[in-house]
Order: sequence, then structure tokens, then C-alpha cells
Amino acid sequence: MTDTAQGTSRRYGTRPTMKDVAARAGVGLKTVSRVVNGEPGVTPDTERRVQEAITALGFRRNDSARILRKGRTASIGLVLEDLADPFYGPLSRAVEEVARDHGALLINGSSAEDPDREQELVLALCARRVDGLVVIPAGDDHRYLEPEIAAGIATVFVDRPAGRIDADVVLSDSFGGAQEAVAHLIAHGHRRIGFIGDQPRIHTAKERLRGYRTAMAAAGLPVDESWVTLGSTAPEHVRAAATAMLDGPEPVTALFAGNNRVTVTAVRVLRERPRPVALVGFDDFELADLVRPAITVVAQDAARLGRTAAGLLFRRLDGIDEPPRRVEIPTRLIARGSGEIRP
Amino acid sequence: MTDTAQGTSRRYGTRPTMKDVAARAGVGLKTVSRVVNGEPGVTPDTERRVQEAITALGFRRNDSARILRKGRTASIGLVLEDLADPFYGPLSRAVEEVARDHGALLINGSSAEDPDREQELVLALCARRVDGLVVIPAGDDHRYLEPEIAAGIATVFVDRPAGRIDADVVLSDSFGGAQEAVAHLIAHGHRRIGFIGDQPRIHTAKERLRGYRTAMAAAGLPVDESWVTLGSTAPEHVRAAATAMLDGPEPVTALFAGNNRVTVTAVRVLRERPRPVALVGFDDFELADLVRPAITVVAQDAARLGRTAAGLLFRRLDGIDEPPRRVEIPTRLIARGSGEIRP
DNA sequence: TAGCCCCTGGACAACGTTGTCAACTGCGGG
DNA sequence: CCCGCAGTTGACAACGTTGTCCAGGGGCTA
Repeated sequence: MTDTAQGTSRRYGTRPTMKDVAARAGVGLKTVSRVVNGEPGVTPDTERRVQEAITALGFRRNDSARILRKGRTASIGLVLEDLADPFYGPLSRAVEEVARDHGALLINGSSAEDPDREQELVLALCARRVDGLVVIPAGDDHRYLEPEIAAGIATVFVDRPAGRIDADVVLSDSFGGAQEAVAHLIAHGHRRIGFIGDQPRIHTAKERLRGYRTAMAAAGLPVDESWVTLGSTAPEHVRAAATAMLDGPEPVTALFAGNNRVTVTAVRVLRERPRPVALVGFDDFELADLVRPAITVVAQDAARLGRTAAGLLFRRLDGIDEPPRRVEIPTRLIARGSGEIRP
Repeated sequence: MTDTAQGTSRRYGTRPTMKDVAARAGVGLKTVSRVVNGEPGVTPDTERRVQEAITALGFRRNDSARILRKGRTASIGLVLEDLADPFYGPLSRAVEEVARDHGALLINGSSAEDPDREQELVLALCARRVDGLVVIPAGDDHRYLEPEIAAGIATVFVDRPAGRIDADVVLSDSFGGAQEAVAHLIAHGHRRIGFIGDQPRIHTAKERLRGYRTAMAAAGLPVDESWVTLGSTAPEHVRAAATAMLDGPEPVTALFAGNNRVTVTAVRVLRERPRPVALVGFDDFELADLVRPAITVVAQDAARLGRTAAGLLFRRLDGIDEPPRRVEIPTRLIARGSGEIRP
């Protein structure tokens, strides 16, 4: 009755299977399966015996086998740039939360903004047969995904559109947000405004630049090309760019920072300057209101991006078949002071 | 020659298997397996034929089946409190990076500081047969993991120790860090110092409180119990606690904040006060140096915690068998100004 | 009491892959 | 000319689970 360790040689690292449980409970294999899955058709007494055997042996269903048999993995993959970036943490969490509501686990990976690594990760996830993918693309050619999508792996892109394939995508309104930011600076009297953005191959960087140019043009302001820098967002690079704009022959009186990493470095640079320079940053961040001057930003709702994307994904997984959608999430200008400095 | 779509009825959502590839290439199943896995013993000509079939059919190996057969999943699980918390993002990223170096994928889940949810997640990961687990525990009883560990799932705890089982653990030196923080405030002339920490069931909260009390006692200072609050770190709660300490009968002249969320709210509260109040926070955060006064903190190295834990995990997975270890990562006091305000 | 149905339980195949082992080829040496 | 050998290749079982289908037994009705 209490013979927990009995004849069945349980080597370390070897798990009991349903067969073992069945043998111990003196029932058939399928009966154990029924109990484990809560299927009907088992008498209370049999069920109890099976439960006892499960507990005694420490049995846990092997989901790998289950997945193989059923064809669905109840897991989705998320590929983003860097989990350590404060913009992606909330996004990832939101995706996870939606996945959880649908009983799915989340496997995620960071591409480090490297297209090859993105592809490697995505294909590894496909080999695992995740049910769906949420991808923040690093590359700009996703034709490699075509066979996977055709084979039924639902895919939603977030933050940036897919390259060369037609797929669902959820974006922030980078263009509109940038336009609004720059218009805000113009409204406060600025005429020479600098823009420091991410690498030009990144969609959001291009869109924000376009917003900047459109706003400038709409106000009839010329743009000196020394006021625009796209490239690495590494601190030293941003620092050099900002310094050049501020000390150039046509010094800017305001800066528009293309993302949160740029903004942070810009704040540091401006802090060292004798005269105040106006600044608006794309992306909100914690404590933006506590820095002096408080930082005016164009806020994107990362969690909402993630929720929306995951929602779209599970719609697909639930079998809703419709042409690829493009959802745009509005941004919001939060005026806090740094953008209201007059030239 | 170009008959991509031929007799084999490929329904949407059905993937080709090695059998299909074998049939198309006119070879045996095992030969396909050999090619896919780069095993030797296949003539270049045969290999080419198989490769062509693979490309034509869009075949991708089903890792679920592979996992079932091989027993190893090449994936590890990470259970933490909240991926959106800026402390855990870098930790998660560090674990991911180590996993990647070992060819493993990372599945992660947020427990939301709920013990039941932690257990649910952990067991789901075990059912997936992850090779190992990195857990930031929310609960304080992990005996439920015993059968899993006995069955060979390596487990490492981070940030907080496991409850009621003996397992590897990687911790920050919360006690020492807190002691140092409070001593720092005392050295700057403070006698009445408040402490606002996380819920008392959380190990780090207890340790930091212990450090606080030890430092006070070492300086021969009494602690009025109205100066100590442990509990939710929700902003309104922290705000109320701080206000009470600052306006009480024995008003504190300095605050020690038990984690990053508390610190942020404390900064906001102190900002509204007419007289400066000293503040030291546990956990560093971006922009801590840009707020005025810049925030003095006890910095923990989240990435190093993650790297160390993952390193330990893979040592276990590589078969190194030794008694459970307890690794403590030192903290570092970064004086920036807010802790140097005199009473 | 025969006949029938329902309820429970089990035998068996299948999911897609990999490990084992044997068969086949062509070649060189005795 | 035959034997053995090395190098390829494929047939088959197994991994642990679930779906299908059938068998046995008990209770009910005619």
C-alpha cells in the first residue's frame, strides 16, 4: 500500500509514462489518458486508483508526445529586437498575457537587430511548430516565411511591416507622431530643428524622418541636411551627431529624438549645454516627468501594440480567414516642458 | 522538372514529412534524415536529390517528433515576476543569451508575483520537458518541484531562494546592500531614517529590512516602528507610507526605498515637498543621474544575475554533479546626490 | 429469460522522427 | 574466382501520447 519504490526500476532522469501508471493502477493505457485529460467515461473508483498511481510515481504528461499526436503546440513565438529594451518589455508582457488567456505559452527570442539572427530564430520556432508568430522584424525580406505561412503558421508583424510578403501588421503612427512633435516645436517658435534617428533601413526611422520633413515643409521651413542624422543609436554616435548640429554653422535650437535611446543620450548632452535647447523624444519613458526640464514626448502604447498583435494572431488561429490587415495605433504627444522651451 | 505542384495533394495546413521528401527524391526515409542532420554516409549525388526535394516541398523538420525521440528539448524555461519590469528585462535577456550559446531556446512566463500562477507555469514548462528551469520564485514552498528535479529537470533559483527544497540559487547581496545604503545616510548625519519595502513574504524585502535594522543598530540608533513599512509597492500605497513617515510625530529626514518601484514613487513624493529629504533606492535605473537631485542607489547587476544563473544551469545540464550552490552577487552603492542631502 | 442498450475499459494504430541493424554494391586481394 | 571489406542505403522499431473501435458486463424491458 505504501510501496512507493517498488520493482519498476526508476533510474534517475527517467520519467514514468502512462504505461507505467496503467500497470501500477491495474488499468489500460487509454484509461489513464482519460483520467489525465478529464475525459468522461471513467468510474470514480477507477479514477481514484489512477490518481493514486500518478501521485505515487510522480507522473507528468509528456507534452512533446501530446503535441506530436495532436498537431497543435499551444505555444506562440515572439521575436523582437531586445528584451532588455524598456520599450519591448511591456510589449512582450502584453503578448504573453493574451497567450495565457488562450492557454498558450510564449517562446521568445531577441534578434539583436540582426536580420540573419531573426531568420534563424523564426525558423527555429517554426521547426518547433509554434502555432503562431509575432515578429518585430529586423530584416526587410521575409519571403523565407512563405512556406511556413502556407503551412499554417499564423504570423503577425509588429512595430514595422513585413518585407516583400503580405501579412498582418500592427504599427504605431510614426509618421503622424513625428509630424505632431515637430509641429509642436515649430509652434513654439523654432525654425532650425534637428532630427536624430535610428538606422535608415528601419521602417519606423524612415517614417519618423518623413514626418519631420513633412512638418517642416508644411511650415515652409527649409531643412539643412546637417540637421538630419540617421544611424546607430549608440550613445557616442548620438552624442557626436547632437554636438555637430548644435555647434554647426546653422545651429539648431531644438532637437527631435527618434526613439527612447536617442532621447536619453540627448538629455545628457543638452544637460551640459549653457543655453537651454528644446527637445521632443519619440517614446515615453519612466521618469520623463521628473527630469528637469521634464521631457516632452510622443508616447506609443507598447502594451497596446502587443495586445493588438496577439489578438489578431489568435483570431487567425481561431480560423478567421480574411485578407491581411494593417492596424495603426495612434500616438500621443505629452507636453512636459522640454518641448516648450523657446529659441 | 518544374512540377512543383504535383500529385501529392498538399492541403493547406498540412506539412510535408520526411516520408514525402523520401518519396519525391526516390530514396529511403532514413537517408532523408541523414541529409537533414548532416550525418555522413550519403553520396553527394543522393544528397543533392534530397536537398532538391526538400526545397521543392518546403520541408522543415518537425522538432516535436525529434524531441520525443531524443528526449532533450534544447529549451529552458524562465519564470519571473513581470517581464515589463525594467529589472527583469535585462535579466531575461542575459539568460536568453547564455541559452543561445548552448543552442537552446527560451520559454518564459510571468508569475505576476502569484504563487499559484508560478506553480502552474513551472509545471507547464515541465510538461513540455524543458531541459532546465530558471525561476524567480513568487511562492515560498517549492516541494512541488521535487519529482521534477528528481526526474532530471535542472533548476536554478534567482533573486530569491527556493522554499523548502535544496536547490541552486543566485542572489544579490540584499542584506549587505541595504546595510551600506543606510550607513551611507547615517554618515551624512541622518538619525531618523524611513524604510519602505516590498511585501514581507518576499525574501529580498526581508533581507533589506534586516540590513536596515542592522545598520541602525550598529550606529546605536533607535528605530521607531512608524518608520518601517512593508507591503504593496503600488504608487498610492507607497505615497501614503512616505507621507505618514514625513509628517508623523517623529518625522524622518531620509528615506531608504526597498526597490525600483518604490524609489520612483518616492522621488515623486519628495519632489512635492518644500524641504529636501535624503533618499537612497535599492536598484539602479536609467536616468537616475538626470533627476535633480540625482538619485543615489544600491545597484544590482541584473544581467549578471541572469548570466550566472544560466551558467549554473548549463553546468548541471552538462552533467556536472555537485551539491546545490548558493552564489551571492555583490551590490554597489552609487552616490549621486540624493543620499548626500544633510538633515 | 432472451434481447438490447449503455457504460466502462482496453487493444491497436498513428503522429514524425531517430537508432539499430542488416542488405546491397563494388572493389581489391588471396 | 571467391572472400572479405568498406561504403551506402533502407526496413523496422521505438519514443509517449491520443483517436478509433470493439469487447465485456450489467441493467433494463418485453
